[in-house]
Amino acid sequence: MGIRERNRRAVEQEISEAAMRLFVAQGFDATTTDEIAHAAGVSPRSLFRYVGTKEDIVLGDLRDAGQRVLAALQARPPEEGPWEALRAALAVLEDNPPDRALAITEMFLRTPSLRARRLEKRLAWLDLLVPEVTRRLGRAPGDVPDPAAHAIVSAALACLDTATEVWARRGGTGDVVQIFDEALAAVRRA
Amino acid sequence: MGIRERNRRAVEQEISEAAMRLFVAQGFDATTTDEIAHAAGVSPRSLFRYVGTKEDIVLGDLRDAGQRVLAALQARPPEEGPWEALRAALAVLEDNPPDRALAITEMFLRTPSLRARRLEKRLAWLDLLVPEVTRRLGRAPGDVPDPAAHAIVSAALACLDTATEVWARRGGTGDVVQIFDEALAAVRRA
DNA sequence: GCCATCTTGGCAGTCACTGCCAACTTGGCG
DNA sequence: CGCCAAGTTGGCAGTGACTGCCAAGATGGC
Repeated sequence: MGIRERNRRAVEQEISEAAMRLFVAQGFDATTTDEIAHAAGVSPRSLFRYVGTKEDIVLGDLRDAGQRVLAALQARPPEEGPWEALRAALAVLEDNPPDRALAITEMFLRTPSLRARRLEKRLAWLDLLVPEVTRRLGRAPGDVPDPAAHAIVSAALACLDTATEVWARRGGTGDVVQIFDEALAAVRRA
Repeated sequence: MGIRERNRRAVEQEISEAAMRLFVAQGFDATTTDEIAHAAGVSPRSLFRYVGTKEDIVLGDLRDAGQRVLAALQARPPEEGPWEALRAALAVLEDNPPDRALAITEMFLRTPSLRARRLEKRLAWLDLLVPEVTRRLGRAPGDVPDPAAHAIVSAALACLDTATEVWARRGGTGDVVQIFDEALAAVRRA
């Protein structure tokens, strides 16, 4: 990794931290990109050479997270059922609850534009995960997604959302994975 | 209904139709709000007295739709299980496939900002429907949503999304409700 | 017919973002 | 070491979705 790449990472880090500080302090909508740029020590113009959108500053790692989930899913034993595999794959996300996880999740729930973008990034996971689940169901992959596989992945993600929201609304007490399991159980039993 | 209200409805109608014509013709992002205003015969400033956001022109009736679903859900017999009740309630949405349903759905799928907003409006349905399902599950309503009820409603909505997307990706052939049932069956069986 | 009450349209402003360009760094190469 | 190609930066101007404000016009009840 050259010095250039190293510098890029450092600036990205700086932007992310400065932005998060401002977001938590004054709220997402009340923080302008100019403020963030200034606080991070770059010009407003350069800020957008590092981040695609204001929302991406918060949601940036969600794309990587999708890849992590896919990798975890592919690593599950092939004979495992789709639900068990998805449950295990999605649980890897909740391994790393940073200090500010609650504050950030609450910001997600409170800020409509963030909620929307977050959902949209989640949607991209579908395209990632559906092929693998289609394979596990023993169905043929195709141009149009398999309805069963698509539904199962969507429902599993919905359960994860449920778990995250309930966890945050409970003030961050309790275990996300446990609520996730509860949600999965409710869907599969009811 | 006074003449004022009547006029308001007429202008709303005009805006909606003009906008849809432009959206279908040139795409959502390529159409400016000034164009829409001009085509609808109002000033750019007044356009935003009728619609909240550009996306709302397309998604405007989604809020009412949520209320329709809730009403349909409440009308289901109380002894019916949550899944059956939700299935029936959500099916009312697909009764009215307008001519341009396919074009509009494809526009949804193609336009990120629309997808995001649509998902967000869907999210609002959750708050609407969860209390009713909580009641059906025989659980106590509370400040924090019941995880089971929340998960079931989320999953049912996810199935509806699956059905809509698969239907559109198949070129609008086939029956949305049938795909919806297929999705529900996959989730509950797998 | 008149006045209080909308409603409208234009103007100016904000904010997220983008293309363009000129100045500046940088890293490799002779 | 010095120079050149290539990447990076910051400012400027512009676009597009909105918003507050205000003055002018339409409206509807009395």
